[in-house]
Amino acid sequence: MAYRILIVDDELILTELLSTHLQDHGYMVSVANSSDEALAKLNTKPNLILLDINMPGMDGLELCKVIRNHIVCPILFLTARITEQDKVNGLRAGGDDYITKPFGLQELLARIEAHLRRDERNNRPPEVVTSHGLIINLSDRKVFWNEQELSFSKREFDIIEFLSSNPNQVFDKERIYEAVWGYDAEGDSNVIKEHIRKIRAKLMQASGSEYIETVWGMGYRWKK
Amino acid sequence: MAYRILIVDDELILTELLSTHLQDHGYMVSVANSSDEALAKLNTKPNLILLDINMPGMDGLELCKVIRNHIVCPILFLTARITEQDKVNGLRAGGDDYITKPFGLQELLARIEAHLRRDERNNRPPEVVTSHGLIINLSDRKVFWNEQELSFSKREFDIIEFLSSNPNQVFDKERIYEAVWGYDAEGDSNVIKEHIRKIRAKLMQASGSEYIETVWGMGYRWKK
DNA sequence: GAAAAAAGTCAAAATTTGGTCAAGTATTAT
DNA sequence: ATAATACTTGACCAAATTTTGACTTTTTTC
Repeated sequence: MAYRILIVDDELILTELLSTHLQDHGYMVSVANSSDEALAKLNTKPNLILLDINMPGMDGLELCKVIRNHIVCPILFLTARITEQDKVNGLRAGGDDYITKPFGLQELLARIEAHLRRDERNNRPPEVVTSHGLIINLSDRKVFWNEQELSFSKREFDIIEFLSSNPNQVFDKERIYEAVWGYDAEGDSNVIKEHIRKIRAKLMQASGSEYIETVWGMGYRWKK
Repeated sequence: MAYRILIVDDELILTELLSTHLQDHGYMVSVANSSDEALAKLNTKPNLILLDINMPGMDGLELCKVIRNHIVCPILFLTARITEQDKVNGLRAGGDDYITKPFGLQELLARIEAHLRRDERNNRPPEVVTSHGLIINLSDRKVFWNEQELSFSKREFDIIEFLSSNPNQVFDKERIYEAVWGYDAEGDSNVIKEHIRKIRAKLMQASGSEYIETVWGMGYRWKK
């Protein structure tokens, strides 16, 4: 089955060129010349996205974050310049790689293949969990609300990781304790209550919404 | 029925030792001293896998990913050192737990039991029970009448869960008490009556129909 | 039809649980 | 070593649930 690639760039000549080139190599290609168009074309469920950073209106970084709320697939940024800061911003936004313009088509193909191959292997849990505006990067152990990075301690993040990786499921305090502290650790339910409180306060302050729901008599659940 | 455990490690002495020890505790054990052997022995359909990370050829992490394509069961890594990065890698690869070498056999047994127990709990098949417009999601512990979510307390939901999972069967109050409160609990028939009343009121208000039928002198039955 | 048994109703008491706070202890960074 | 940060604990309060007991209604039995 052919892979689907979505190209997002406002330069018509470039998208046209890329499109034919990738089609020649067996990919199914969708083109979007604006961010809005890109969002509309997400329903093609691309296996990989090529994303220009500099675009009028919502730029590539913003768009990337929005996309991450919907689907998980490799996102490769196309960019004229690449500074350390760009890279950081891009990775935070949920991007996977950079290709500096002008780029060779061979290099582009190679990178695309590498990412698709890697993604193929991914039966692993997603490394980025998102809900609404919240981005939880499990491999970096970082949490973002839009631009802002929220800081959580180890235990706090462990709890967030556990709950958010199993959204909508209710876990009682013992189960959470077991998952975060270890199978045999002696648990005091107060500890969990307190950590949940801290987590909630931070999330609420930043986002203004509740992510952890209390199920009375049963435990807590991550709302998705 | 005895649980089946697959041990994968290239150290012959260790696998031999583990094997006899686990067998002594009632487990059926298969041993694989290489990744290839492990793959070949997946057809024994183990209930749990102990996996060494450091092995020649395909290492434990790679193997784990491959295994995950075939079967779902707890995978415990055996590893000499455990860093934060190891943990992340392991979890990504689909592992469930770590045991750091050298480890106590007691600890190993405890962890194995914990995982098997949890696996047991999570694998209850009929997740959603429906009758007419009513949807009872057992794993999320949520009840819906069409779009509308109905809220039930813990005991109420427990009773609904028990009755609706055994539709059309009549259970007397003692039997319900036993199922929901626990074996030995001292029962007062008033408690059940009262809970049934609350449940009925909520269901009736939302749906306009009776789901719990009284069988006079016998008990209650969930109408399907 | 009256008495007895079972089931239903209601409100109030008792209990459990969760949220919060403040202070103590442990761990980590400077 | 000191300061800062993270983690844990216990106490307290408020809220929600659970249980209780008295009372009413329905059903069965004689």
